[in-house]
Amino acid sequence: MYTVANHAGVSIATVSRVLGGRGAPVREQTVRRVLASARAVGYRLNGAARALATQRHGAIGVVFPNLSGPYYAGVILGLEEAAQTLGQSVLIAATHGRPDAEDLVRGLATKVDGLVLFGRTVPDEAVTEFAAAMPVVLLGRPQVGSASTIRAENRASARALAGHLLGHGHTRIAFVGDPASSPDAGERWTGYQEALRGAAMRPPLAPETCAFREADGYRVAGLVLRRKRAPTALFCASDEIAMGACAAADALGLAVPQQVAITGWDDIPVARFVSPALTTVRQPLAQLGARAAALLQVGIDGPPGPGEVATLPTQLVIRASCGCPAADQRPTA
Amino acid sequence: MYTVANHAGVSIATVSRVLGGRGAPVREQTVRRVLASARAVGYRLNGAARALATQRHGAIGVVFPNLSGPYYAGVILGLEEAAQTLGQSVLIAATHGRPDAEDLVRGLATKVDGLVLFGRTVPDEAVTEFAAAMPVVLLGRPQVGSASTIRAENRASARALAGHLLGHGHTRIAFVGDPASSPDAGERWTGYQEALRGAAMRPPLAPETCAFREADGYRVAGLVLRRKRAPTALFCASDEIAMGACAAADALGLAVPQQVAITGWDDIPVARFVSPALTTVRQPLAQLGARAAALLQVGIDGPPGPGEVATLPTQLVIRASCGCPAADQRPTA
DNA sequence: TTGTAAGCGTTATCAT
DNA sequence: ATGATAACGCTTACAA
Repeated sequence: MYTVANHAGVSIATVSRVLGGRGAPVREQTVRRVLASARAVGYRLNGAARALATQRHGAIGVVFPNLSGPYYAGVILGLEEAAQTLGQSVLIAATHGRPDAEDLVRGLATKVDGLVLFGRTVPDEAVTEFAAAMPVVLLGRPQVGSASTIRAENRASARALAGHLLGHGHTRIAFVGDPASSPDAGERWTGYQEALRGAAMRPPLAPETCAFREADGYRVAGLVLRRKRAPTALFCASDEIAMGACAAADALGLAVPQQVAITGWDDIPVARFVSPALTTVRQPLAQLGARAAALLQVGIDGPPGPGEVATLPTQLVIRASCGCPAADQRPTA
Repeated sequence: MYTVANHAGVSIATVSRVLGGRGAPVREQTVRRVLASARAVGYRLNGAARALATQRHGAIGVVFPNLSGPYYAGVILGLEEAAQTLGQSVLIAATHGRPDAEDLVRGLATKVDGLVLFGRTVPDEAVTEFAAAMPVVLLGRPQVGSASTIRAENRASARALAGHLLGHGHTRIAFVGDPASSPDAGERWTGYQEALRGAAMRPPLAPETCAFREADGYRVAGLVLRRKRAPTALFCASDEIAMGACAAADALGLAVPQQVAITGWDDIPVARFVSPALTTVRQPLAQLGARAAALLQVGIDGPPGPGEVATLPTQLVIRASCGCPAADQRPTA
């Protein structure tokens, strides 16, 4: 910066004012001179020094289990875009389910002004610890202490979706997924049970436990569909499970939806292009991320607040895999 | 830090040594005392101050167009994991095809020690500019100046895949994709043409231009398949295009692969679970990212070098959509 | 093994 | 509108 100042014949204060774009106004002629000098000497501001002086990293951190599947990528993309307009950079960290995730986040925390923590990444105690030090927003996870929480609605949609299946006349509907793996999945399981009970049916005592990947959906659905009194409908906790389940039905020679109805969750991009097109529930992924960024920003700018809880609505997407007539919903233009 | 030092009855130098984990060794008893004090006063290092003092941000930046589809997410995940083991944080920035991407990257550059730039994000001049200031690794993009480049092999695989289609007896094979959209796509188009010429056929003068999304694949394939002498095989530049194309064939009542063979590229997770299972080419996504991180690290640690070019091999994945017997390649366990 | 003190490159306050 | 200069919180010779 001194170099630029010399080159332009001004003080570093002035250089800072024009390059940093703040502080007292600078004469336009001077601005041009400084800009020219900066370019001439190939100068660029140092973010670290800047952060130290301003007491602001100008960055937020987001911690997620991994990036497989469209869910995290979608949310993070929305988060990144919102952060960008707020002038924040975003640092990412995947825990990969490691037990030392806490340390990872602790390290991250030294470089950011706020943290977005997805469910299933760090234990509650850790959340409390971080929330004490900086604004924290939780994503898809019950509120902890003073941290804010953003979630997508699950229970009512699950109830509606299971109700829809009931409306098709199914009496043996299995839930394929792992309610214990995340609060979101847990609520889908709850909503599903409520729908069955609402129809005076006894929901199964336990779900057909299944991780959120195609291969697991294929395996578990294969097992379930081979049983004596196999279910006639599969309520899958994610589109990926559902895709695997469809493949399993196919392999067993069962027609979907005529012999087995299958529904998913998420509305991944391919969902409408497979055959039969998948009935599912769409989550507002990008919005989830954008809200998280916005909420974090108020925590960063403002005083430490109480912590909000926001629940974003989801949308039932009825296509063909549930048994509805296959109105072609694919874009024709 | 002074607070901790007081609390522990030592100097800030000692605190730095134990908390920073470097410099001269510290007596174990002292270490414990400092650690305890730090916890007691709820102290955490300040990354900005640290970066300023060490002249190292301990972070790398990655710039990509967006996060839709599995490609970027896969590469970035591999990148992040490798960076983590190298002790680097990763900052992400999506350009969303904006023209002011350069400024975005310029801002990012003030906070990182190195940059990973995906193809189609910033112009060559900008790459040169950044490469002059810090290590830069290009991903899926021809080499520019002193920047290193990592790519996945495209041409030979495309030749092999098109050759495979030829082997099935197809004589009218269309290329669906946009060679101009990325160097990768361009090479696939080249390899495809080479294969046709190698079989003494005249490749079409132009590809069936199509963006990399299901909806576009659906639209373009629908148009192509409706033509008089419609192709009997579709060589799609991505799995997403292929999925859309399959749906289009389906909508037209054409059986895949009996009436139209369709191949993709990428081997996205659902590719093996759709019906028919997609014949495609698998790219080593995570490895691309990991290599980028590693290459960047040598640039950061070492002296400014000449810039390497690494091409990672891809793998032909023959399944059913090309017309091969549908050996069930789904996991059964 | 530990302490002292000089930076690291900005921003921001206070003069001018 | 611009200039001097004191922080900002840490690391790291150099001393002890």
